[in-house]
Amino acid sequence: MNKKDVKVLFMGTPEIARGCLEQLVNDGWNVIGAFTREDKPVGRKQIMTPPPVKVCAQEHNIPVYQPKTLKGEATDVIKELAPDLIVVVAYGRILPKDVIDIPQFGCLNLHVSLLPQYRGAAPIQWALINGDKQTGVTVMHIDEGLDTGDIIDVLPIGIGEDETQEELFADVEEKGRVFLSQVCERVVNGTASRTPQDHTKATLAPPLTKEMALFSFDNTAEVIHNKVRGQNPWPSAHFMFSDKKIKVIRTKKVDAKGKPGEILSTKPLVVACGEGALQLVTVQPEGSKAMDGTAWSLGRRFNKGDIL
RNA sequence: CGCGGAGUGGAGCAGCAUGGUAGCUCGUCGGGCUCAUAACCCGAAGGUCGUUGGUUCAAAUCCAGCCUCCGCAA
Repeated sequence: MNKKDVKVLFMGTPEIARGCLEQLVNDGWNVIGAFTREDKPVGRKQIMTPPPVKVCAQEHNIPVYQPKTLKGEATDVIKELAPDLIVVVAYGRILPKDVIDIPQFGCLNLHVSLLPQYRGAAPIQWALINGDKQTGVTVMHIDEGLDTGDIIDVLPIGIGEDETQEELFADVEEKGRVFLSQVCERVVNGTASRTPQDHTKATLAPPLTKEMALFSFDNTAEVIHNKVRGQNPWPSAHFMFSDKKIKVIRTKKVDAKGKPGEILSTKPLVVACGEGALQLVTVQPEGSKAMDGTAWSLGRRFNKGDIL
């Protein structure tokens, strides 16, 4: 069956899903509709903002559906669309069995981890926080569980020492979108295999919370460094200084030691941790823009030996 | 009108309650020193103090409006 004859229904919400949708369209798949989450108010002004997938779909004149739930009425809509294949990327909703059973080629899902590791909402973030050297994307058949379906294929992706959530996401999107389209092709051709997950090895990657973003210099440099890059740009690792929240955007591990929180150098700004030390490369004090760590230290008139 | 912080040479800040000489650290440029350094010494350039109006002999500073940036909340 030719790609352009396969009716594909796409479901996804954030940036990485937008990339995948664009890839499918560019590769010539017949994308007949895009399901995405509702517009939501964003920012100080609470401006209603459409998810990236909606914007992309509209650019390509693909009908957009934003139901609150896939149950009931929405299921009927999908039945009427009669897709041959449903592709889900970070949609943010569980598909009911009635929907999973509709397309002849099934429902595929791109998940940004090497399943069965990091099932759930924030796999990339957790891989970084745990200091993993490798992550990847998995394309699998959706079942009724949370990222528990049979695996079709995986693509490992390396993680750089100082890579941040934002950078890794970009890299994964770039590689994953192409991979996804290729795997879809194999599924349609009937050349794809499917392997059940080893559920005993499953781990969970729950959503990050703001509470966990606060850190103290008592932790090791390694732990803090991984938190910083895994939580950038959200929820943003930070510490408190004179009642102000200081977000730490970027750090670099430095070979030095001192009392936790002690400033070992002001230019550049190097702070001792529970073990090792970190250069605060970029910070953002509450109320200010992100700035060079050294600039912050100059403005605050820190001295060597001060404790943060 | 959700709460709050902030706009001062290229960067980060101080100065503002008690109006009257544009300050600090860094960077830049020139020169010097050193085996060497995100080091040190000497010198220089660079600012309509976000914007508009008001008060005043005099406004970065007091008053009013506007613009922009940011943290929180959602």
